[in-house]
Amino acid sequence: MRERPPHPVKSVVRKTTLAVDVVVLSPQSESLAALLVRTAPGGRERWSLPWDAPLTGEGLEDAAARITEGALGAAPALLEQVGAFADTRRHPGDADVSVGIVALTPKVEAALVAGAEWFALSALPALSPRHRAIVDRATMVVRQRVDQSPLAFRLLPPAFTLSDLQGIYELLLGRPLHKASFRRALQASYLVEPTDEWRSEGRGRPAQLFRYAPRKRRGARRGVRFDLFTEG
Amino acid sequence: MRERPPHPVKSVVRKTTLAVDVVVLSPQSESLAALLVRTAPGGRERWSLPWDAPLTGEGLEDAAARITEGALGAAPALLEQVGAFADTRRHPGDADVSVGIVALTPKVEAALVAGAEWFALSALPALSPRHRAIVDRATMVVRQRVDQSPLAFRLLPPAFTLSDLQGIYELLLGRPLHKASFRRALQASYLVEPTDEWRSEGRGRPAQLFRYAPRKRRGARRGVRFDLFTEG
DNA sequence: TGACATTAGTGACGAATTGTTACTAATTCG
DNA sequence: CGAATTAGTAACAATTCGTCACTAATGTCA
Repeated sequence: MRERPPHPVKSVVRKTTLAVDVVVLSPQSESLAALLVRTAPGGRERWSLPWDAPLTGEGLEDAAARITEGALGAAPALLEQVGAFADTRRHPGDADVSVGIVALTPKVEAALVAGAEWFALSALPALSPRHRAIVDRATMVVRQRVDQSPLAFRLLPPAFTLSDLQGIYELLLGRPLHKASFRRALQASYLVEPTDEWRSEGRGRPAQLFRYAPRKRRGARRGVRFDLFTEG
Repeated sequence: MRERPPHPVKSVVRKTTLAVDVVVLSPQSESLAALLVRTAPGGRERWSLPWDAPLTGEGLEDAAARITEGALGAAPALLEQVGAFADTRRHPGDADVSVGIVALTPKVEAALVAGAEWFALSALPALSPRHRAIVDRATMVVRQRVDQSPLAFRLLPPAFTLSDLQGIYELLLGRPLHKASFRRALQASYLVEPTDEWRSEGRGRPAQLFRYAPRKRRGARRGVRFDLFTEG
């Protein structure tokens, strides 16, 4: 016994099993979809989030990137932690601790890895209780951080129309936005810049393509918002 | 070998050591302070965050509450996860994985547990690299969530003056706020209600005491904010 | 006792932002 | 060609926000 700190008692540390559970989200035909993988026949549920234990020396986000690639066949555009879960809710691999990570990717055309499938968030199949909690938390976190993090842009390809972008925001916020207001606010934010390409989507006027190119805004700090906990 | 799922390979799961590291924050003479505990003589640093491994069957937040009580001598007013850390930065107990949790508490008059002391965030002593990262993340998270979570109210006693509240917001946001605007926005938010008590702080006009009592606001949803990543 | 410093709290006005309507522009479809 | 459809914008009304200037209630100190 080499040390005896007054408070943290090292000897209490037990070994636990750790899992990284990834909620891969992508816009899929007018709604958000999560990527699930088929489980082995023996399990209680037929589907689960893609997950794995981190490899030796592998960071949590690195593990999440690897896991995402294993199910999606491509690297995600953005990864963000949504929380650690260590309660008694059952994990498909019986991990003691789960780190939930949300991965965002634009609509993917390429074929998925075998055994993986997209499910609309509103129509998920049965999942283990732990995975269900992680999905719920992930969607909450994503909704909460839309206006503080470039989440919306990671659900779109590098070049997109302003209508595409507005559609993503409406998807994430769950309510319609006014076109003129949306564009004015976006203009003022210096987050996008026009390219010289245009996209013609069949009928209607062609739309100009923009790219995400945030420029530093002059430090015009506003007052407090008190946007808090309205839904309590 | 009972099962062979296509993707999550159960056999990969290794055992890891898990720590819950708590950043206890409180307003202390015009700035935010964190609670540190003295480490054993053998360690590389003299101070560390209060931490411990969760007990068997104990949730992460429960562990954080217990750890906080062990250093502060009282229960925290609010706990919030700030992230999981599994990189190679050194932890004082050499835990493989840390779950960082921020605990908020009003200014405490009662004596701390022996070996614990408050340090202003701007004047922290040397900490292990892992703990340093957790503190940094905790302050970032707190600043980021002030206007989405009743954080500010958990740094104040149940009854407080509006000037007290404004002071906390200024502490958390790191900039001065205009009195009239602050009060108008607060009024509109239906977050506080007046009590019939008044506090005389020595000089100046006595201030009315308020309590945190959020009422549901009529669903007046606003447009998008694009308050994103200005500081990038 | 009476001026003055100090903190609390509010009314009001101009500036800025936001919500909305209504328009113009460019394309496909029949 | 005209109708339908989608993109993009000008302009005005309504609301919100930043600020100034004030009133109110206390303690301090000559």
